[in-house]
Amino acid sequence: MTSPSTPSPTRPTSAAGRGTRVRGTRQAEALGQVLADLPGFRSAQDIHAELRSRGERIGLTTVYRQLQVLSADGAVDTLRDESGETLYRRCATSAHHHHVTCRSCGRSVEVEGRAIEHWAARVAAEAGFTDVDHTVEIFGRCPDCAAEGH
Amino acid sequence: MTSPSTPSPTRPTSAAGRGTRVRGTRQAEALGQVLADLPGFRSAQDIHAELRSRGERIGLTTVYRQLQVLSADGAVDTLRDESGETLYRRCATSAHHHHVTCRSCGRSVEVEGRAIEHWAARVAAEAGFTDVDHTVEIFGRCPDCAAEGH
DNA sequence: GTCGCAAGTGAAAACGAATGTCATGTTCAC
DNA sequence: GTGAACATGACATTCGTTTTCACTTGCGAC
Repeated sequence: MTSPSTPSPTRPTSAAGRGTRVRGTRQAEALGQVLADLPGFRSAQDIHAELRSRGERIGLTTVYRQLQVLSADGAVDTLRDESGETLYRRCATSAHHHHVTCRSCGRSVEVEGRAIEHWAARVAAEAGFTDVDHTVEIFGRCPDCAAEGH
Repeated sequence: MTSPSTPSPTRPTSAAGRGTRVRGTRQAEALGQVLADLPGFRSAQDIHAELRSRGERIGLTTVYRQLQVLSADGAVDTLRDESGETLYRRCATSAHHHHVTCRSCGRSVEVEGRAIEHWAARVAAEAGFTDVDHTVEIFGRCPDCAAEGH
């Protein structure tokens, strides 16, 4: 939100020493920066628009591709909103967790529900299912959006 | 595709005084029949293909439209698979529940998790979110598909 | 510094699910 | 039986996402 301090973030000094596969390109760097700045889940097209509005010259294809790589790498979380669009967010932890997401501004809160994991594993096992995975997403209206009547 | 008990609920002779908009058309009848026969979640296109393979003359548009109406009516449940496609299934109960779904054959088991509802409501409230909704889906491999190596 | 090449990029085209359009067909009330 | 409202479906359109492929760029070798 209030991020007026944007001096020169696109400085590929040497901070790219993460587990990311991405090579040190200006686009990848800028994308990482935007992901770090945005507080909630955003669509690829949103992120692309944000990059463009910051003056970055980057193609939509690259945004999709990078997000795909980052997602496979576990560096960003993905979820699908009600309309089927895929939303992305860099999460603080790479451990398994879920989100409470605002359906109007995309802001999200990470929640950890050990109970849910157990429940999911149990009911799947009871049904005889193996190789089990689950998705749990909670959508709602965040306090700010509720206050503004969104 | 074992369809042992196939009652005839889709007989909107005069029982159409419900909230259902579906008029007694041949297509709606056939669609209801297919939904009753299919054991798991299937895509609209699957259902359309199944109808066609049964010799029904029905358009894809109609399938989508009917499924939409049935879904809004609570007569079928919907979920999105990993690829983003929407899947449909007629469920036994119209009460709120979740599913364990086989990711290769679409077969599903209904599970009721009161604990999940409470958990979702609680974590959302703790985050200050209102107007809360949630999705919980469990994907896995059903015993049959596991046995066949799918 | 410059050369070379693989990896990255991106505009445009392709793709696919889903929805809109509208002329035609069908059902139900009368 | 008749008519009008509603359902149908072939086709067009929308929209998010992926693929294609020619071009650019980072980076190690020289």
